[in-house]
Amino acid sequence: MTKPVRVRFPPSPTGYLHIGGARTALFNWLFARKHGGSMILRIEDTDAERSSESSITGIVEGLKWLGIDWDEGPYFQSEFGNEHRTAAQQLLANGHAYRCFCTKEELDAKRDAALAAKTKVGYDGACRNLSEADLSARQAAGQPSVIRFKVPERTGTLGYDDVILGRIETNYQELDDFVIVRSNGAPLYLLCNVVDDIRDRITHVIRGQDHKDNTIRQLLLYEALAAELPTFAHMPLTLDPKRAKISKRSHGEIVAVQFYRDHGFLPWAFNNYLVLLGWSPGDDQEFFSRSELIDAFSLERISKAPAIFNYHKNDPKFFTDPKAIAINEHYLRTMPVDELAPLVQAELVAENIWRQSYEHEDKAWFHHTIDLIRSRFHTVKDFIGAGRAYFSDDFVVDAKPLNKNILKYPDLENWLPALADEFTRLADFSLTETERVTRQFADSVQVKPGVIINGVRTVVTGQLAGPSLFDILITIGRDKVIQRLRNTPRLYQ
RNA sequence: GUCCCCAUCGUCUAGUCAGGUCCAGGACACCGGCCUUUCACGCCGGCAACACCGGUUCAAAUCCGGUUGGGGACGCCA
Repeated sequence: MTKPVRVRFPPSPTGYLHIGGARTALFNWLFARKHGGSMILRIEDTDAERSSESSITGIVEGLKWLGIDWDEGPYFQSEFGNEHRTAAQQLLANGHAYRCFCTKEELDAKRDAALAAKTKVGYDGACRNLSEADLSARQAAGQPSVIRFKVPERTGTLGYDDVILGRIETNYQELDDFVIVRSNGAPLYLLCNVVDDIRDRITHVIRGQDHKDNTIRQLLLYEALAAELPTFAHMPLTLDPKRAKISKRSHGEIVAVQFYRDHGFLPWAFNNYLVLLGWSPGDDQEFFSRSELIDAFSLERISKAPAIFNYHKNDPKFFTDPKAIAINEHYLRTMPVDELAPLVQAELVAENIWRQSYEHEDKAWFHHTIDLIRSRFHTVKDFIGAGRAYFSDDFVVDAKPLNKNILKYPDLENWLPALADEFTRLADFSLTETERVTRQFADSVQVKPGVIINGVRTVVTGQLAGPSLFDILITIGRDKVIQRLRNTPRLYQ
C-alpha cells in the first residue's frame, strides 16, 4: 500500500498570481485529484519585507477563479518559525551546520571578484573549520553570524530521479556551504521549505525547473534531517516570445491571472490553455472537461522543454496568446447555454443593464439571445460590448459600419424610418414577414437588398457584423427595432 | 565565467525510452475555397519543422559523441 499522495502549492506572496504560478498550481492540483490525494496551499511568507496581505488575497482569489481548490491550508510558513529554528539548531548540534561570521560585504566582494575573474562563484568555506576558542570568542564579542549547512566531504555525485527530467546529478565538488539561517535568526527558504514539506508529509514536489539547483541542496537537508525524500518533478518554465522568464516586473498585467478574469476569459478555458503549455495527452485531444483532464493527466507526459507564452505587445488583433483566445472561443460557443448564462449575467449586472425578467419570464429569450450572438464573440466581455444592443438601448454605433453602411447612403435617413412604418403595419413580426417586407422595400426604392439590410443592422445593433438580420429583428423585438429605425436621422447629425 | 537542463512547423505539441509503419501527425495563427444579406461559426484545401556535424546500423527525428543555440541557477529572496 503506497502512501496517499500529498502535494502543495507554495507561492510567496510578493505579487499577484501569474501564469507560471497558476500553471504550477494546476499541475499539482491535477496530480492530487487524479490520485485521490491532497492539495495543500502554503503561503511562503518568511520574507516579511516583501510579503503583503493584498498579494495573499490576490493569489487566493486567482486560484478560486480558476477553480483550483485545496484540501488543507492556507498554511502560513511564518507561523512555523519555531520548527524552522529548531531544525537549524539540530543541524548545528549534530555537526551538519556551523556558524559563519563572514560579513555580507566580505562575501559580496568575494563574489564580485570571482565573477570578474570568471572563476567559480561560491562560498569558500572560510568559517567552516573555526576552532572552538575562535568560535566562542567571536560569539562572546557579539559578532553576528549566520548558520551555514556543511556540505559533506564526499567524492562522486549527488542526485535524484526526476519524474520529468530523469536522473539529475551534481558533483559534490560543485556544492558550497549554503546559508540556512540569517544573522537576525530568521531561517531561509531552503531550510523552511524542507521542514514544511516534511511536516506536511508532502509526497510529490512538483515545481518549476528554476528550483532544480535548490533541489540538489535540499537533498542534503532531507538526509541531515533523517527524513524520507519526496518524489521530485521539475516542470518546464514558461518563457516570453524572446525566451526570457516571465515576470510581473518585465511583463506587467498580461501575465497576471487576474487580467484574464477581468478580460472575460472562462476559467476552465484558461486552465485548458495552461495545461497545454508543457503537457499533452499523447493523442490529438485538446479540449478536456474537468474529469477528462484529471483522468488524462500524468507527470510523465510533461515536456522537458520550456514553453512560450506567445503574446505580442500591442498586437491589434490578439491581445494575448492566440491559442488562449482560440480555446476560450471554443468553450464560449460550445458550452451549454445555461452554464454560460450566469457569466453573462454577471457582466450585465456590472454594467447596470441586467433585468430581473431574464431570470424569469424572459429566461428563454435571454438564453436564445446568448446562443444567437456568441459565435462571433471572443470573451464574455463581448456580451456588453459588441452584444450590448441586445440588452440595452444605450449602445454605441461603431464608426466603421456608420460610415460604410449609413453615411455612405444619405437616403437611408428617410428610408429607414419609412421601413419602420412598414414594420408597424405587419400583422406578424416574423422571420419571413420581416424579410419579405425588407426586400420589397429595397425593391421599391430601387437599391440592392444589402444596402437596406446592412443599414438596418447597423442602426439596430451598432455593429458591422452580426447574425442574420431577420434573426436580429425578431430577437430585439418590433418596438425597439421601430424606435431605433426612426432614430436614424440622428446618425447624420 | 562555472554548474545543471533543454532542442520537431511562427507558436503549443505528437512521434524519441522499446530505430523501419514518419519524404514527420494534430492544434493555433496565416492563405485559399464552400456557405452567405454582413461578419463570424462550420466544412474543405494549402503553406510550414526533425538546429548543425560526425558516428553506430541494412535502416536514425528516434541511439552515441561533439558543435551551436536557448533557458535556469550561482542571494543573510522565495
